[in-house]
Amino acid sequence: MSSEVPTLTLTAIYERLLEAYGPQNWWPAETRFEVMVGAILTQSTAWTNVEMAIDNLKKASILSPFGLRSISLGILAKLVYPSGYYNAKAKKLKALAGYVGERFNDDFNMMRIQDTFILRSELLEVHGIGDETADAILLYALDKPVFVIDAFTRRIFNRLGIKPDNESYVAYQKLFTGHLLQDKEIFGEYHALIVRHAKEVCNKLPKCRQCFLVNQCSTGRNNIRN
DNA sequence: GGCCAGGACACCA
DNA sequence: TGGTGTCATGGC
Repeated sequence: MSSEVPTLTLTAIYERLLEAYGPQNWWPAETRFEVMVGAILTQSTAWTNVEMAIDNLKKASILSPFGLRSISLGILAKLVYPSGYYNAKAKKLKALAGYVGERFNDDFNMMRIQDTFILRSELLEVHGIGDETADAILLYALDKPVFVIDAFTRRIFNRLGIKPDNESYVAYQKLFTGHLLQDKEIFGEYHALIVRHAKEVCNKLPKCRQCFLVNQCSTGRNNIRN
């Protein structure tokens, strides 16, 4: 925990967010693999763009590990074009599909029962999968109780004066997992609520100043010029 | 027309 | 090991 003792505990903040916005029911997807694909496509990209790309993959009937392995890199890039970084993301999707096939024979039940730590290590070896994407896959696609740390989380909790001494990804993650019930439902909902709160309040200057967490918000907005 | 969005990688000092 | 540039579209 931060050297400063936070006025609001992490659980209390979660309860306030849940009360304000209600359950977010993440991740919006029909299959585990769709969650994984979405986790890659949404890297530094608005979800509305990701939806268009996923819709293209569905219409082309290739939203499966086998489907992504079967299609050419060039065509795949065109299909994910709306999500931006389309050449890079096409390669990443190929890498993901290759890993799932080689390691688990496209069997997500097999994948799901693997040890979380080992699975995370393997995911990080896959091209295009970093800490955040690996944890999003573990949590939302594979039901593993891991907490996803993103830029919103760092920004919001820094303002609240809650941050680990070591501001690495893992340090932030330990901060949350160490102060919350080890429940995948809570972890999944909390991360979704943080994103919702960032979109609705933190990214809009007037609303930010009237935020229901404002009493604990030490610095105000730091990503929009006054 | 500029800024931002549910990051990760390659390269360099 | 840490900092910086690159990848890129769509909505506001």
